[in-house]
Amino acid sequence: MSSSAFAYGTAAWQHVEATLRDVLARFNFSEVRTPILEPTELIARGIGQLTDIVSKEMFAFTRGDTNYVMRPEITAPVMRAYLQHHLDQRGGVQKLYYIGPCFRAEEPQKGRYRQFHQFGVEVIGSDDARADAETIAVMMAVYKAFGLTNTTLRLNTLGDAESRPRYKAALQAYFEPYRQDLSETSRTRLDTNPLRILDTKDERERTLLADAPHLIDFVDAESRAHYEEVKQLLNDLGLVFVEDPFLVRGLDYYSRTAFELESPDLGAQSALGGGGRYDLLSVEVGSKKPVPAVGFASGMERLFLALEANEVTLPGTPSPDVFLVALGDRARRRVFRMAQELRDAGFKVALDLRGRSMKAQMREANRQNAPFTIIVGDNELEQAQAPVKNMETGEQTEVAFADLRNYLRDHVT
RNA sequence: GUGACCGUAGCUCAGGUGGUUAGAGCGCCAGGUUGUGGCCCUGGAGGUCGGGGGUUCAAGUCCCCUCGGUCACCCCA
Repeated sequence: MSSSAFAYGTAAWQHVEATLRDVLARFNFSEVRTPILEPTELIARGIGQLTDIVSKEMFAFTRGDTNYVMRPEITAPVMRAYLQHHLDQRGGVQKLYYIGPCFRAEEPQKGRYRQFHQFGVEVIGSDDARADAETIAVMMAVYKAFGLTNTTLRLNTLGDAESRPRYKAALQAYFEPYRQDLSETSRTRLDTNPLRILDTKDERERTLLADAPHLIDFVDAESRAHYEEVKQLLNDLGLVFVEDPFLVRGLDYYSRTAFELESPDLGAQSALGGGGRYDLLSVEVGSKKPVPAVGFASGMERLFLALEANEVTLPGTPSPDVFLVALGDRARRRVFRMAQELRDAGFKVALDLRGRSMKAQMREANRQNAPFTIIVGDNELEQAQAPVKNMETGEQTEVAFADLRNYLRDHVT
């Protein structure tokens, strides 16, 4: 099995993570790390039994009398951790973020992998519209930090716990006369989960959607007021969004605000990230009292795809400060020790480990983009000094072994 | 789970209708420069043609099975 994380290179990966952490820190989020294995029950209850993720995409196994899953997402685990470790007792709103692997047993394709990585935030303990707006703002800030601005932010409200059943009933009433025109999957969904028909890609079904009832018309007054406030706050921040009356999310725990960030550069899996408010999740996973919360989740691999498409340059393999070239067995022995001495002094030092020719060592130094080489052979051992070669200019300076660290300190940038 | 396409050197790929020693570019190694990289020239190493079975005088090429990959459906990060 290949790894998408591997494909982009560790240096690029670390750079992207560092940028992420920097943005998240500016919004005053702190990192949480939760286990990869979670009880199946938590995930199933949190995300919803009827969702695709739970019903067919989980890597799950049983050991003893416990059922485990490799986490397919990280919101439910974070909520579990919040409750289990009594984070509410810390007082105030908990602003948490995560970066880590997730697992879904799907057919892999572009932007969709069995093991993938999500980053995201959870703002737990506030039902204020500003929590929603800040969640969206930090998500947008992340992509802006990478220079990704050709994105579309879509926004909708799902209403409260009662709104959805009302809307569901209305949708069923609307589609029932067209039952014969629907695809087979849409027909079963009409009975089980009609909201899922809304994001169909089937052309015929999409034309039917044009006259379908809008969720917003079935949403309770309080949720509508909340939605208006979120939109106002986003406008205040100058964040551009489009309202999408058919935006529903695939996880059951969402209520009120729902949003998705799309990129044209990702292929069929066009969502960079998405999220929303999930005031109902805490009770679903065992809390006695409801804990209002809002968050988003994004795909690291999709971020990389977008960066690639927008030709954002990421750091490659790091270069050493100096490459030590050795000629002959005695020199090799001395140089091996010299490497240690220079490393102790804080320099990044590379050297040949295969006993190769000088030419090969020089070529290797060049390939590794070492700015300096130090060439050591029998003569140098006699004199206890060696030429330090500037690989860009080709100039060489004789430096006593004892002065090498000072010389490098003054010349390595 | 369904469908389409693809698996040939380390990498990217070429190899009409089966035909004898399977090629290129890049990379790698060496020499040209008896202790100096990048550019150039010359040479070299490196291949169970994804795997198994079959058809045939003969299979990288045709057939069957199988494994893997890519993309799409679906779903979502």
